[in-house]
Amino acid sequence: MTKIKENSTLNQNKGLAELTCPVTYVMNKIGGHWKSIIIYQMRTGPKRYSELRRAIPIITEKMLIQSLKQLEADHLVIRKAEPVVPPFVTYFLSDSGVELIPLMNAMADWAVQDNQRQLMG
Amino acid sequence: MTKIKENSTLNQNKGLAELTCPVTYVMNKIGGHWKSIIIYQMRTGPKRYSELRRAIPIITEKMLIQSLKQLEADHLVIRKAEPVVPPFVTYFLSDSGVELIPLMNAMADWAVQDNQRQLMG
DNA sequence: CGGCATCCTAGCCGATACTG
DNA sequence: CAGTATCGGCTAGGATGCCG
Repeated sequence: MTKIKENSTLNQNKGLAELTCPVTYVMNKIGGHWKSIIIYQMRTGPKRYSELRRAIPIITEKMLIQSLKQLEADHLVIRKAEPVVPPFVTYFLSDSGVELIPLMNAMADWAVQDNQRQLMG
Repeated sequence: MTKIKENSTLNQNKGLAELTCPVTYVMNKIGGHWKSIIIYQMRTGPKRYSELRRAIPIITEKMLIQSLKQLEADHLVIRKAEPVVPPFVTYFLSDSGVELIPLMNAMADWAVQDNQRQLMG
């Protein structure tokens, strides 16, 4: 069985746009429905797989692991597995990932302000 | 036309996630493949429809107009149509949209740094 | 010029079952 | 505990053609 699966988002389409638009570059890495949430959850430090599942109850196992793999392939998240029984796996932000935290906070601030605006008409 | 889609529990859960995660709130507004690019292109001022098409050559007409409509519905972009022949339509950022520009710039900065990091290993 | 409607496909995503 | 494998529905999004 050939494993054609490419986890990184970079080799998919829109490579050209990515070169000319840095915002697209970012969106291709954290633009999915789940990846930004996951990064946001890891802002406070390393998290176990089960911790992430509990922190984001509505995500399915498949989407969580898929997103984590993509984030790992894009070098935003690092996976550390201890060879013990039962397995002990933690995920934490890489240097690049950590640099995203201020951005996430800025997004969160904007979200609050935007919500205010909408409520006030 | 049968509309199978009714009120889905899943969609309600997504709404819940939006309330508890401000980052998700943001991603739901600018997280698509195109919307952030469009906003980024409008950072320098109002743009005509045809200008946007030329600025983002790889986007299809459908996606451009669809994204613009969503952005308009989310009050990030304002559409101004002059009732002349031929039509003259401009799009520009709302107050909330303008507040996104610093975020976009921060994303652009991060993209450059992240790219550097990947190249250096 | 600035759209909208339709058809169609790739792949995202959820559900379920199984593994080391 | 931390995953993998597979089926299948849904929808995002491309191609094409038409309209005020």
